[in-house]
Amino acid sequence: MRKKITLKQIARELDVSVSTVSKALSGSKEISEDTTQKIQAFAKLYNYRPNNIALSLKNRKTKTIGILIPEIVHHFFSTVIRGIELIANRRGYNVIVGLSNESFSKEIINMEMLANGSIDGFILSISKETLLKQDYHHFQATMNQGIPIVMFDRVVNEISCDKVIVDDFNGAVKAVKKLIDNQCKHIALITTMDYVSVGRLRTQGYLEALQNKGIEADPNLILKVDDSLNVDNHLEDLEIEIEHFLKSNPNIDGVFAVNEIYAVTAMKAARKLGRSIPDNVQVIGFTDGVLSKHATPSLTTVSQHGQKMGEQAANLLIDRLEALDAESSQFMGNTESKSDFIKVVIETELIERESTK
Amino acid sequence: MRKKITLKQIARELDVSVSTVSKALSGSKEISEDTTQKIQAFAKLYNYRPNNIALSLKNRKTKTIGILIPEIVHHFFSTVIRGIELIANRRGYNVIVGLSNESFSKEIINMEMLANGSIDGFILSISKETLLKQDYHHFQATMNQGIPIVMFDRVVNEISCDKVIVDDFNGAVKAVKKLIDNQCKHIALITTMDYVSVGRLRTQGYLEALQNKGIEADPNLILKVDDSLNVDNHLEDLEIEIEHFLKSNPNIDGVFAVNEIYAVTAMKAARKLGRSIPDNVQVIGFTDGVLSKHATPSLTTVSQHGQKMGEQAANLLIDRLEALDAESSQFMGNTESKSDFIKVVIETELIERESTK
DNA sequence: ATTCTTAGCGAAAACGTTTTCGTGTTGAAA
DNA sequence: TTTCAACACGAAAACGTTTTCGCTAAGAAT
Repeated sequence: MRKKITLKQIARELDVSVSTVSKALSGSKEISEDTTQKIQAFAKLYNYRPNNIALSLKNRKTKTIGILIPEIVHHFFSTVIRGIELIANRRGYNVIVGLSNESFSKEIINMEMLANGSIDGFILSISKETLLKQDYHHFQATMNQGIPIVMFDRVVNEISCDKVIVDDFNGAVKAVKKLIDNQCKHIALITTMDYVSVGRLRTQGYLEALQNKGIEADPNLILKVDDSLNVDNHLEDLEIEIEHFLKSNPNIDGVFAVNEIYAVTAMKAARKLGRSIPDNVQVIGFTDGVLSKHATPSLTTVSQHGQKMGEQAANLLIDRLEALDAESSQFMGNTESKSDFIKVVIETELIERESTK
Repeated sequence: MRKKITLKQIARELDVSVSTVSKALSGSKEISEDTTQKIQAFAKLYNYRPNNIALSLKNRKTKTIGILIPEIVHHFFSTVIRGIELIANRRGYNVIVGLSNESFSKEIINMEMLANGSIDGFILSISKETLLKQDYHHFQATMNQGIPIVMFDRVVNEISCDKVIVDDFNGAVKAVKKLIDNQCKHIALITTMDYVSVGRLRTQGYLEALQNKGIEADPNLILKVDDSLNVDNHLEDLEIEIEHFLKSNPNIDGVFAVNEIYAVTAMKAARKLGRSIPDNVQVIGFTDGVLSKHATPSLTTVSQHGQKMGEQAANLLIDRLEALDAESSQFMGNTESKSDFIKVVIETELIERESTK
């Protein structure tokens, strides 16, 4: 039950000063070889490790990144975290995560809780409620405090910061084009309400692909699901809604859904109505998660490369942190810190499986 | 671009001492009402918030919990994190997560990185490689430093600490009993290698249920999948292996699988062989995740209540942290800190869906 | 013999708090 | 007038580091 040892204790034990110990351990040549050896041996024996908190206070940087996401029980978000953690660890950072649970106020609380010195920068994806309210003052406020932010996936033009997004528009275009090329004549879209930008972009991509091929979009073939409710109770409603939608549009021979759940639910409903996949109806989803891989038939999806997004976001943030560092240790010349922000676009990939021909 | 303000700056600005500012902000009655008002107003104006790092250093506690898990892109683990985060936040703690990626060395690196003052305690689930090596010295070492640990799900008898586990054994018994009650005569088990304790316990539960009903276990009906390989490349192999298994045992009319993936893969293979579910073969899985809900047919599973596990683990840890706190601020009497450790067992629940009759 | 270097080390400040212990001023009690 | 308590505040220590600066003693150069 030996507690952690400190410099002061080593110093007392070896009858030298704290400064000497510190220098000896960092291998400063100010200290004689004898004492250095003695101190290093002692430190190793007692397994000395510098206290991180003390270092953070001294250096005014914590080497930890705050991740703020709406939900963690979600394949896409957890993949992003994995990417962030990978890079962060590799570059000597830790990650601390906060969940907004899609709530505006929890997002703010969490930000403020972490912005008081606990982290050096944020990587975040905006909650639905915040997007609805369009109130982004807390992001601006923390940036004004000198804390950099990198947004991913759910981003917003009103805030100037580094961003990593997936090319939702072109991903949707690719998917719908694929359906058209596969001879689908009546392609349905199952999407969310418009306030989540990614849903909107995917919808636009759907329209674009149709127009491109000279097909007129049929409003009846577009189903906008209201997912503002709790997803759990929502599941049966969803199934009923989609089934009804397919039933009232018997000519549908292709479905593009903006997420996995909608896609597999559509497959389920279609089969219930006696239509087989992919023979009668071909289906493509968005977000390549476990469901797509293991559904029967397995689902053709647009992969967002969540892990890559996380990696890019982490690199962007750490690059900026270290740039700020260098800047402040420079001659303090106005090194043009107005440096423009970077927007990384991750290309999507169409992963073909059994739900398309 | 106003950086965060400190006590010292407020003091200088208002021409009082740092101590006065601190006391005024905490509402000490040592300070006159006038100055208190003035200081509080100023602090509010400049949106003063005490620096967390400084507080951590002073109080020798960080109010953050370290979570160390093998993998985050995993429904069960992310549910647990959600539970931990919920309680932690409610009780004023943050969570910092590290991923071992099932690797022994990464587990150690991560522990050491966080144990140097960054966190007050750990909540963790042991990596597969560590379980294989049976080398647990790093857990003992950090506990010896006075850092409490709560283990969940993958725990180990060799280490004395608080634990939260799911009742794998009885969960398996329930599942297999259900199959027997549903008239299955030849129940197969698809499981993992034995070194992961949860797999072993579920296997034991399977055997127990059979024996209980007077059915002799048939070794041919037990498939042990070697999942030490990478899961991704593994997927096709898995499918082939299970299909072959089912084909060579045509009498199988019930399947109990120790996880979702094995279960849905079994369903897929069974259907490929022309057997229908649940009419010819009934299937039950373990771990109630997205797959179970959205598979077709939806899967009857044993739910582990991951979120509840997380909540319990967090409460256990924080209780212990605050007990230690009280203890050290006591009259230092030997308050019997050898207090025995708590093991919480979460009961499983059988969620019946379409894959059983 | 005197001055200059240099090696080897310690003192102290700083990071931002909280808290204990003074200390000076005031008004009232003696 | 003297003494004392209460009031309002400041100084300083402490948490664990790193780093700058200064100091002493020994040897080298003059």
